[in-house]
Amino acid sequence: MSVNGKRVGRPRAQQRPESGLSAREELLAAAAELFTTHGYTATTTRALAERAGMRQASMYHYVGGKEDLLAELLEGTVTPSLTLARRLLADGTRPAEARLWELCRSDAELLCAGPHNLGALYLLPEVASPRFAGFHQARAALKSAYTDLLAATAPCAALPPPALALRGDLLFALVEGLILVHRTSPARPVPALAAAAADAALRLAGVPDDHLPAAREG
Amino acid sequence: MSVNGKRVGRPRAQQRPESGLSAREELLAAAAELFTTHGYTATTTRALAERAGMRQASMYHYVGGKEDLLAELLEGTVTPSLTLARRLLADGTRPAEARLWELCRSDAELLCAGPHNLGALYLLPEVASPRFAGFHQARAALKSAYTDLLAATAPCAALPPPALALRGDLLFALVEGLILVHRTSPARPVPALAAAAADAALRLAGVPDDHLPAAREG
DNA sequence: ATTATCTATAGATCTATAGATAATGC
DNA sequence: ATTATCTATAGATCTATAGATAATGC
Repeated sequence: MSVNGKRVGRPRAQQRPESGLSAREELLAAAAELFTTHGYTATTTRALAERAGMRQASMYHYVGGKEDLLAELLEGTVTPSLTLARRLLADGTRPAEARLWELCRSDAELLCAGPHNLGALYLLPEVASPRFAGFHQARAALKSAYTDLLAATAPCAALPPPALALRGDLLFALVEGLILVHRTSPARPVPALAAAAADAALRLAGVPDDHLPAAREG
Repeated sequence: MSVNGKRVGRPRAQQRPESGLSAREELLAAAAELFTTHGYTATTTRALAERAGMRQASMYHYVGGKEDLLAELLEGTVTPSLTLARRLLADGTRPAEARLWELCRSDAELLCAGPHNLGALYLLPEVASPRFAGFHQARAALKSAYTDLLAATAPCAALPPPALALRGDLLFALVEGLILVHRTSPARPVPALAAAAADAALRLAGVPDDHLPAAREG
């Protein structure tokens, strides 16, 4: 753990990368890249380890296997938005429309911003396994926070619960659907996409155009 | 090819399934199921062949490998919508709003209806390969048809081209995002989801609530 | 003779463990 | 002594091909 070269343990066969990350973080970064570009199943432990600068077997010193890495990456795509959503829900001082707009913008940015399209991992069949319950819980909680915020919004206040849940799902579909669109056209600047998505989310919610809380697309 | 049992060739080791499908169609059905439930890479040629009622090696009599099957499945999720979109674009007798609503509804239904969530295959990293150019072209053409229809709509008529393209992308995100939402809550009836998605799409486009062309969610 | 299937297998992986090794720390 | 790494490998795959076989068709 020493900073300048004085490391315990047998030296690596190849030069340690200069990233300054810990070995585990290097593995996570490698997983983010390889899982999204080559696929989860297609990524071998060898590829992962070697991208992180160590030999295949050394990886097992840090993680139990590929699944550990996937679980950690997935949770990282939801947890920040969930924290924000809870903070916004508790903040009674601003109109619900403005808070929903901010959540959508921020979540869209989180999903599209990283160097890799981690949202694409949501659709891995492996993710259905109970092994990833933590991720599923967090994602469900986020969707429910979206719906709560939506319910506090003027045009949705009168909706019966099933219609509200449906509209919450559609809102969620719009935001998560950005993953697919952004993967197809990654050139579009993410901040503009995220802001436009938040505008679109409010229109979807039924907020009239002239009540949108922030700058318009253009 | 004979109907009642008089088949050329060595008989199968296991009973041929009663589906009435051709061997190639059986393989496609098996691929749809296994690719979506177990994952593309994780699906072995053995699993595919055996699900289709033949031995592993026999599969190569019908397809070159897993990729052939994936390409065919992917194109099947776009082609019908593209055909519909072109027909709707050419139909000048109905208002653009109604035509856009119909396209969204029908596309949503196509993406969510089948017994398997084929849309989930869109995010496979393998799909980025030029091998699947046919699929990508069809999907791009579909997105562009969406945008053309959107442009014919009253609230979008005045949008400058970049804003229009952005809004088209967001519309597409909403429809494709249903894949993720539907996978999480498959219990919701697809026709209701599809109709509500089409309503939401028009709100997203900027069409005021009282101009929506069809029955409302509820 | 033609066809659809089968069995068998070579060659190429890939994962996870066992055990050795080369540093630092005391 | 402890630690982080390495090398080596057993065991378990998986793909694609070669060649045999058991039907029908003529």
